Amino acid sequence: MARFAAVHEAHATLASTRQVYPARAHLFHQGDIERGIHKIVSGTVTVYRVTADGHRQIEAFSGPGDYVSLCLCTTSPTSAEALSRVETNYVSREAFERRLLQEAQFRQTVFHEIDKASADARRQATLLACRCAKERVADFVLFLDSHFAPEADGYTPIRMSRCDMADHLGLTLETVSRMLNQFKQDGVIDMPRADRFSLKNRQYLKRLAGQNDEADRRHRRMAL
Amino acid sequence: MARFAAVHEAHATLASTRQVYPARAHLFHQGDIERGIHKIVSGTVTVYRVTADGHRQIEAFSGPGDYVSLCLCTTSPTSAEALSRVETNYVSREAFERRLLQEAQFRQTVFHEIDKASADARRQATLLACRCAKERVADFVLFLDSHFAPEADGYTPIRMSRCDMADHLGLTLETVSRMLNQFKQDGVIDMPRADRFSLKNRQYLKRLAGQNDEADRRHRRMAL
DNA sequence: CGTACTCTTGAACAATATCAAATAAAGTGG
DNA sequence: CCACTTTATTTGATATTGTTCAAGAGTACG
Repeated sequence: MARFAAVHEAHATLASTRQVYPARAHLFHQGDIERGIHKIVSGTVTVYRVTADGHRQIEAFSGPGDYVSLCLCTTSPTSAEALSRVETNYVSREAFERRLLQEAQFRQTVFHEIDKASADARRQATLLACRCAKERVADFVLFLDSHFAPEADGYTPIRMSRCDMADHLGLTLETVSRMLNQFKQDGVIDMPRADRFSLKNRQYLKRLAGQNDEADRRHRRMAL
Repeated sequence: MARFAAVHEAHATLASTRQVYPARAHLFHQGDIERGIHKIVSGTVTVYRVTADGHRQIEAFSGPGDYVSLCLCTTSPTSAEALSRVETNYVSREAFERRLLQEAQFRQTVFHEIDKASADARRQATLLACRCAKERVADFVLFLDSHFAPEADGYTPIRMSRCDMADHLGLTLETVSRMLNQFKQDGVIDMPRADRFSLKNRQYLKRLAGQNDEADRRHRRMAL
């Protein structure tokens, strides 16, 4: 299996460096100590953990603008793997801590990012606790549609495998495949190939996923 | 249904006031705006949300020392209900925000608390995604054992109903009951009554819950 | 005591996992 | 560019787990 080296373009005067990873490369591994912080510039990253009994739980598919597995513990609770070519802005742990102490504006941003990550995790827990397979996949299709731009052919690309989706949704890859093809049969999505789709009936999926239109209002967040 | 009024013991010079709630009273409701922050002094609180389709998801059973549903959004994403008589230290939203801006020490504490809440939520998501009913209940029994002190009779009290446990673990109350009684049959727990138990074989439950002994090391957290 | 809960237990049912095979797509080396 | 190999996806048949429905047993409370 080939090994990849990240390309470092260090700017002597800047705390953050640009890093580039090819598809399938790891940004870091579960258990890494004193790792720094990545903010994605381009590409998609899977953030996952492997449990004691060998199950893989994908916590997030992160994209441009997202911090990867942002948390305060210095030992990484997760691994992060590039799904495609990925560029990140990387800050060493040391520089990150220094900035947190010194810059109020940065501190506020990180504060809110961690709060958002927390809200996402709670949302995911609710999804896993309360919703059936069809509803989970519906929710995920809506996520794909809203987070990935359509390509030239008009179809939204599906960059992760059925297994990746399954490990994120707490299902098996067969069940994910069945639900997607059921949506296809029912004309809810157009999926000419397994790796691309286009939404035909958003309303139907939103109803399944339990997203009401009125539940879309914004919440004020604290000024800090 | 009776309504309860919280007892306010305001100290004019202090930002925080002591509040007392009887069992079954709500500290606040999902959707409340500009609500303040509670830190539990004594008693147990269930933090839950109700989804659009009416499912109740219990996010946490919080006890002394815990902040109740600490997050930065001012509209409460959850409701909080007292399981027993509960005392809290309450700070208004306004005072909370002021303290956050002014006191570095307090800010750090809150920062870490939110980070911890985030880690808990991710842990819960992993539990729901990867573990079967028996393993989830095993994990919960260990939680009960470690968070609630035994009473005079030597048994650890179970303060929540089977339904509460079910809504926390993503199961039905019947399944929870079956698993608990299976543990009882197998001599893993001693449960003379439905509302108290004592652990007989911790090792067995730890193995089920996927808790290795070596996974117990502490992680360094950032100084901030 | 009797009424109302909550908990337990059983049986039938439904959803999803598991196992296995067939198909499709994507690399690989000539 | 084409056969060949490998990997991912789809689909079907069966097994398992947990839910649902229903009834009975404790327990609490007036």
